[in-house]
Amino acid sequence: MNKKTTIYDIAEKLNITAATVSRALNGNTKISEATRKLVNDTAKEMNYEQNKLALALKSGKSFNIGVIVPRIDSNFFASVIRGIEEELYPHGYHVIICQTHDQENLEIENINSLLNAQVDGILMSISNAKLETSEHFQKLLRKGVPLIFFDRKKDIPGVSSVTIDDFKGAYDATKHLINQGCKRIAHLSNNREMQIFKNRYLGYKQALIDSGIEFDESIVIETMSKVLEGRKTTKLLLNMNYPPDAIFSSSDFTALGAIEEIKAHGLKIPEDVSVVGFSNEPFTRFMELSITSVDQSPIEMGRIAAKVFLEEANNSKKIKSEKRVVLSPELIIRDSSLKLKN
Amino acid sequence: MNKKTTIYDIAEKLNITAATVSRALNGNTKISEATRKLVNDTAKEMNYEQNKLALALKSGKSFNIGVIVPRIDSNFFASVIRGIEEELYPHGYHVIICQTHDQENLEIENINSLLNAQVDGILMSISNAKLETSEHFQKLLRKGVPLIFFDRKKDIPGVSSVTIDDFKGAYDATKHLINQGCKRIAHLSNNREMQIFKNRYLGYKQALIDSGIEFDESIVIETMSKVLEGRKTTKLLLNMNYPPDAIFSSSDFTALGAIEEIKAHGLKIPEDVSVVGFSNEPFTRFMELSITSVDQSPIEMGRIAAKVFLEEANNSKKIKSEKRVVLSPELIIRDSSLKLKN
DNA sequence: CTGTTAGCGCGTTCAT
DNA sequence: ATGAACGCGCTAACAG
Repeated sequence: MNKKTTIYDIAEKLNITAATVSRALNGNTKISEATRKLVNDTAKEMNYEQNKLALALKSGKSFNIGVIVPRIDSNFFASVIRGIEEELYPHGYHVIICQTHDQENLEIENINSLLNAQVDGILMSISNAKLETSEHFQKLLRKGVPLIFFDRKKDIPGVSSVTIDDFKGAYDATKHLINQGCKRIAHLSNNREMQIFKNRYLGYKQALIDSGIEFDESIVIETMSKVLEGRKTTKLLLNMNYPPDAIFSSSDFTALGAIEEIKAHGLKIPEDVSVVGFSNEPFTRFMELSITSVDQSPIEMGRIAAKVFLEEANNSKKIKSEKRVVLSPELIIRDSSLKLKN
Repeated sequence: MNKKTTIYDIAEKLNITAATVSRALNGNTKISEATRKLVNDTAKEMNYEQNKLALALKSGKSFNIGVIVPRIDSNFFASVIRGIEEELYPHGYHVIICQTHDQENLEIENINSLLNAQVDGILMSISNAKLETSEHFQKLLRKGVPLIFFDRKKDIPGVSSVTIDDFKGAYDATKHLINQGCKRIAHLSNNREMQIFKNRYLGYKQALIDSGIEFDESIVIETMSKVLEGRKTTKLLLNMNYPPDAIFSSSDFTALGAIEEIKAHGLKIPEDVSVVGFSNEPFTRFMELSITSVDQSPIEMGRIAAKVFLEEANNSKKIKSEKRVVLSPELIIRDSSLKLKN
């Protein structure tokens, strides 16, 4: 375990000063070509490598950014992170991952922890919008650390965000069902204190209204994003006096549960009941009865969030202008809703 | 954007020395209760937070560890990372993510980059075992930076690893097919320069031999882990003069392709052809015709890899003992191979 | 118990 | 073009 060589080591060997070595290595102009070459050569020879930690302490930039997500083992978040990493790596940044498991206290803890680690910015998807305290976010703003929300955001002045147009995604999905001839479309919703679920709900509602279809609150049911929960809720719907002929789900997992339950009731998909999910999880494509879903282009979302961060980081802190990027979702039509083959 | 307060700020305010502040904050015993309380109170009051960067430079420990994977948006790797993060977070470590996209040069680059960032250890899954140069790994050893392989490893003296028993996983899967009455079992293999695929191949082979079934190299075909590739290879197999009545695939994706192709040929699963995959990807469970697969317990793998790292990190660098943990895989039997209902 | 000094490795004045 | 000195924020060694 040999000690790492520092600029002092190579300075000593060359009987010059560490400052000169530093200058030579960093391409400072005021240096003779001779010593530059000499320094570079011996640096290579001695396997010198810059200690970014010292640089970070000196410059105040760690070239680390923190990414906080509810959990990483979901295709959506993993893909966003992939996009972030790919965009940031060429710029010399490293990505630190934190998970909140939807626990607010962990979210706060993670932010503080990342702050102590002197990250240059934080990109995150909020775990829960219920709580009023945005104190931990304000803290970031005060410290001048760029904060960027993706997907699950909160409206805070001065904070940029990258989301998809959930309203449009839901609107398009519902319109599609209507165009396929569906007359009574149920909605498996989710905690509408989160903007994404609220907007999906509103998009669904508006599509109905625009098409002159009665909006019936009784067939809008909050359902946790789990297959089994989807089954349960669907069972309720199918046992109603006036059951739906289509289900628009705010989650692919509940959509899958819905499909299972519909089949269990001996009904046909899409003929008797059509189903549309949300997120375009990989499995929706793989199913024998493939599932129509709304794609959120997560990798792209990550890339853009990263770009927004880079802009803010290089903005030499002029005006704290916030940027709100809204990506357009794409409806991927598959078997579970395609009644009319053109 | 207020400057961060340092121990000097609070020392100045209290007319004491920064060293004393440091001691008070760190629970050093040789300090009066009075000043301790005073320091702690004013620290809180001034919103003091320790700069881990300075600590890292001083101590040589950054409390960051690097995780290198081919890509993060695969359920397996994402789950391993989840396990790592969850295990390490309570110990104060942060996890830095790097992707190689199976490019060897990126693998080397990532290691160097992480090294410059002074990570305390590297946990990784190798991208490609072809190349002979393990120079970048030796470098880590020389520097005394713990290196731990998970899943895709390389045998290097002094390097610990956490893997599953791929041989057993394949052996059990093949035995299961034999027990179901299958007589001619094909194998969708993959690049066998990687230990995991080599061992799966060997386990498959051994199970055949142990059961007195002829091993036929012509129905072992290397296939990239893609659905479409699985279809192509399966087409070849089904068009043979003596086609297989079962397929053991080293990947769930090729298994899925196989299933699609078998159905396209008008054959029934599992009656005509049984299929077993590997990895227990989420979709294998969700399919209407669920797919039998071998579970690798990725979260557990990540947790254990993290624990091995912690041991090495705290081992006060005595003997460079390597640890090779081999987890037992679990065969999850589902529709695609269950002919005999008990 | 507390202050003084020094150093982790680097870049950056200010001189020369 | 180069050297000397300093500071980033913190802890540890040595005094007292």
